[in-house]
Amino acid sequence: MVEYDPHIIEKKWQENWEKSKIFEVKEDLTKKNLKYYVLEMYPYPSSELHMGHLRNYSIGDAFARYKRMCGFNVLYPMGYDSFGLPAENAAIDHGVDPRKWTNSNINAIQQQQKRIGLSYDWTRMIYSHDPNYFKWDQWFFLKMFEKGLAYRENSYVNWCPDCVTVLANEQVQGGKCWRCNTDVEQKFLTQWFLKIRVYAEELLEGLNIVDWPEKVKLMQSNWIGKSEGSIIKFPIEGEERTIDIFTTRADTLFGATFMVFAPEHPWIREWVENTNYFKEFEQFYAEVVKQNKFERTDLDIEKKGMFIGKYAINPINNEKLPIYIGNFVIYEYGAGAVMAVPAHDQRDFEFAKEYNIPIKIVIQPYDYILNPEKMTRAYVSDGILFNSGEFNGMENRNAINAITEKLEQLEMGFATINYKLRDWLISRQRYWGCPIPIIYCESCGTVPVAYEDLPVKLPKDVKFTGKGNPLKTSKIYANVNCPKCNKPAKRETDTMDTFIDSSWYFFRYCDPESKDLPYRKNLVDYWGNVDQYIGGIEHAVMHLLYARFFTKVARDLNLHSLDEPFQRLLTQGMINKAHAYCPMCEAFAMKADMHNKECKRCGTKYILKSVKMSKSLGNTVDPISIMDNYGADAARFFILFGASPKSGLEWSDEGVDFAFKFIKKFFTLICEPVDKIRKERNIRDILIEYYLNRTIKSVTESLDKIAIRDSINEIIQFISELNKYKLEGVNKKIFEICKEKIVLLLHPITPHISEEIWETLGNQGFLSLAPWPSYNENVLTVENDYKWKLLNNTMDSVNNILHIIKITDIKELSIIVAEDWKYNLVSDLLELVEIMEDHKQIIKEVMKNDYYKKNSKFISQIVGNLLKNRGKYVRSPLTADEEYLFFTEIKSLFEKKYLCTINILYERDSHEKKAIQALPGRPAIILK
RNA sequence: GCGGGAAUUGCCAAGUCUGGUUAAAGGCGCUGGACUUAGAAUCCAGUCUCAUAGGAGUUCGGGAGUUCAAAUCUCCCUUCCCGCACCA
Repeated sequence: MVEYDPHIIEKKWQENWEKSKIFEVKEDLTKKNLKYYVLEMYPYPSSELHMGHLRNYSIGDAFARYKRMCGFNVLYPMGYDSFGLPAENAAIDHGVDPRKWTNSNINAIQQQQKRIGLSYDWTRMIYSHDPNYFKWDQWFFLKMFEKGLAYRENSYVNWCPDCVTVLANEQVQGGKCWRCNTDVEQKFLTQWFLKIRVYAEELLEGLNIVDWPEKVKLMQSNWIGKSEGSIIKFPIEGEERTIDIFTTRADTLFGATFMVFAPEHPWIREWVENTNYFKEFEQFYAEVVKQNKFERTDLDIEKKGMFIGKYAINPINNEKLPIYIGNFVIYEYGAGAVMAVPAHDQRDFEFAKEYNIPIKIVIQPYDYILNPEKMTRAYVSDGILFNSGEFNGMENRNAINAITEKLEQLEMGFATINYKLRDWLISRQRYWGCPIPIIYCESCGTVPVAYEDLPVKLPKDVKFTGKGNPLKTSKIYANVNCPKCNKPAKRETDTMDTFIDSSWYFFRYCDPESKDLPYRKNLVDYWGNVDQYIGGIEHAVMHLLYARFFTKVARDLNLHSLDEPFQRLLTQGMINKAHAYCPMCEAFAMKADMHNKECKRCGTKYILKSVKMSKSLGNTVDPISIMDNYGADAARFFILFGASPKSGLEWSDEGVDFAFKFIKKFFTLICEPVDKIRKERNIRDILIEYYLNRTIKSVTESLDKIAIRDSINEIIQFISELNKYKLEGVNKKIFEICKEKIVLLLHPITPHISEEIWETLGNQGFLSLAPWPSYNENVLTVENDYKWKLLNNTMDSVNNILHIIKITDIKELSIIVAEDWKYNLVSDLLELVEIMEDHKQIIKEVMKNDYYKKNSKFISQIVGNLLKNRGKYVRSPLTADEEYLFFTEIKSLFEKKYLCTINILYERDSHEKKAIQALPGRPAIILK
C-alpha cells in the first residue's frame, strides 16, 4: 500500500506541469467564444505569503482549472504591483536598494505561490517596476496630456504626513490614509490630475453592464455621487460678477436668507481687506485652516462663521442676502459657496439660530402650518410652496423645475448635473514609482518628454533620508535640457500614484512583450475583458474605479474595443481567527498580552472573539507552515471548504485537520484494492450511479456560480457513500467509473493528489487537461430519486426504532410493504384534496369505493394527516410490487448492516398488528 | 443622519428567490459503542425536549399577519456588521 505523502506528490506534479508547459496559453482566434480570463487582483510583492493570498489564489486557481477542464482557452496570469512605499521605507530604514529589495521579494513570493500548485501561465508574468512596463504608464500619461486629460493645478490636497506624500480622494478613508491610517492633512500644492470626471457619467452607466456584487456597485455609484440640480447665479452687490452656486433645492430659493462662503474663497480676502472685518477674518481664517477638511465637516463640530460686510442678491426676488463665511463650507466642492435656507435645511437652521439670521418659511407641510418663531428644527420634507411669489401653491417637487425654468428665462441659472467624483490626483512625492515624463522649461513651459525618449527611468544616485522626495537628491535626474529649446530645464520629480500601474496591467497580460504599443488591439479584444476577477472589497472605489477609467480612456485611444475591464467580480471575505477580547474595554488583546487570561487594564477575564487576522494582534497563521505540515492540497481544501468565497472564513486548526484526514481517506478509498468484486449489476450499482450523476450535476452547477464550498460539500457526501459502497462490495465497472469521475470533480480543489491518482488509475495525459465529466440525465429519474430516498429513509427508521427500544441484539427485521389499494388511495386522496377541503366530505367521497369501506378507520386517520399536511404525501412512482421487489433487491444491505434475518413481506402475508401502518414509500418495520 | 447587508438547533454553516419531501444538509466539537494492552487513527450510532416501535412537544433575533401549510411570503420592532456622511 502506498502512503499518501503530499510533499512528494506535490513536488512531482508541480515539476511535471512546469516541464510540460501545460498552462501556457496562446490566443486561438477560431475559439473566440471559448476563451476565459480569470484574474486575481495584482498583488503587492510582500516577501511573505499570507492567508488572504492563499485564499485569493486558491479560489482563482480552482475556478481557472474548472473552466480549463470545461474546454475553455483559459488565460490565468500572475504578476506584481511592485512599485510602492514599502520598498522605499526599507531603503530609508535599512539602506537597501529598493530595486534589489523588491526583486528579492518577488522571488520569494513567487516560490511560495508555486508551492500552492497554481496553474498560472508564468510566461506572461509582469511587474510594475520593469522599465518595459512603466514605459507604458508614461506613454498613457503623455497621451492623456495631449488630449487634455492630464493637467496640473494648484489646490488644497490631501497630505499624509506618515507616507510623506499627497493622496487622491479615494485613498482617504474617514479622514485617514488608506495605507497607514494616519490623519490626513490639507496642503496647498501644485499637482498633476487626471480628468476622471469627464467619464463620470459613463462610469456610472457602466455599472449596469457588469456582474458585480450590488454592494460594490453601490459604493462606486455613491462615490461618483451624481446629483441633479440647478446652477443659480447670485449677483454680488456692487459688482459685475456673480457667484454661481449649485443646489438640488431650487424650490427653496425664496427662502434663502444668507450666503455662506468657504473662508479660503479668494474673493473673501479681497472683500475684507482694509475693512473693519479684516482682523476678525484673519483670526477666523487661521483657526479654520488649522482644522483639516475632515474635522471641519465632522457632524459634531460646532458650526462657526462670521459676517463679512458684503451682500449678494437673490436673483428671483432681488432680496439682499448677507454673505457669511463658515467653516463647514468646503472650497473644493462646487463653487465654494452655498445659498442658505434655514427653514428647510438643518445645517443652515442651526447656523441661522446661532447668528440671529431670519428664518423664512417657503414650504408648508400638507397637514399643519409652520411657525418660524416656534420651529426647533428645519422642515426638510415635501409640501406646498409659500412666500414664493408666483410659485405659491405649487408642490415643491414640481417647483424645482418651475423655478429653474424661470431662472433660465432670467438668464440667472440653469438645470445641471453635479458629480461628487473629483479628478484623480496622481502626483506622489516619493521615489519608488513611475516618473512623470514632464520637463519644465522657463521659456517653453511644461514640455512632455518625447515618446522615443521613454521610459524615463529612476536615477540611482539618490539619498533616502526619510525627509523629502529622494528624487530631488539626484544630481543627474532633475537637471535636463528642454526637449524643445535645449536650454537647461527642470524635470518633474514627482512620481505617479501606484494605482496607475494597476489600472491597465490586465491588458498587458494579453500581450506582455508588446513593443510598439502597450498591447496589441486584436489580442486584448480576443482575451478581454476579464471574465472573472477576484479580490478584496477594499478596492471597491480605488483600483476598481481607476481601472474602469483607464479602460475607457484606452478605448478612446483605439487601443481596444472594450467598455468595461472586469465582467464578473468576486469579492472574497476576510480570514478571521478567535482572539482574546475584553468585553469591558471592548478591545482585543494586543500581541504581547494575547496569552494572558485577564485584561491588563481592568482585570476582566478575556473571552474569545473572532477578528480579522492581523500582524498587530498576532493572530495570524502562516500558510507556509500549514503547507509544510499538511501539504498544499489540504491547505487549499480547507480554505475552500471553510466558507463560501464571499463570506468571512473562520480559521480553525481542527478544520485543517479534517481537510488532511479527508484527503488521506480519499487517497485510501481510491488506491486501496476492493475486497469484494461482483460481475453482475444490481440495484446498489444503479443507486450509486444515480448518486454519482446527481453529484456531478450539482458540483457542476455550484462551480459555475463559484460556490466552491457547496461543491466540496457534495463531493464529501458522495465520497462517504462511495466508501460504504466499496465496503459492501462493488461492481467493478461502476466502481471504476465512480473513481474516475470523483477524481475529476476534485481536481480543481486538490490538483496534486488528483493528478497522482489519475496517473495511478492508468490514465494517459494530464488530469489538468482532461475534460470535465458530464452527467447522464437519463439516470436522474424520479424513480431513482425515490428509491434513493426510500433506502435511506428506511434505514433511518430502523436506526430510530433501535434507538428508542434500546435493543442491541436483534434477530429478525421484517419490512412490510403496503397493500396495493393504499397506493391507489393516496393517489385518489391527492386528487380529492385538490377539489375539496372538508374532512367529512372527502371521506364520504372515498367511501363510494366499496373496497375502501373495509378500512374506514385507517382511511379516516390518513385523511386527517393528509389534510394537516398535504406536502408530506407524494404519489409514489412505484407500485406495491415494484416496491416489494426493490426491498428484496436491497435486502442484503440490511443483512450486512444489522446482521440478522431480514424478511420482506406484503402486508397481507404478515400477522403482525403493526403491519397496517405500512404506507406507500413507508413500509411497516418490525424488529424482534 | 442616509444607504446596504445580516441574525438558523454548542460553534461554523446550508436552506429563504421558487412555502409542503425540513427537527432543518454538511463540517467541527461533544457523548456512547466497535476495534485496540492503552492511546492515536478508523468505523458505527447519538447530539432541541420527552418517549421501550418509527410518536409527541417546542424551535430558525422579537412581535403581528397571510395560508390547509411559514426558517422561507407581508408588516412592525430589536440587535450586529459595513459603506457614505454638514454633498450644498
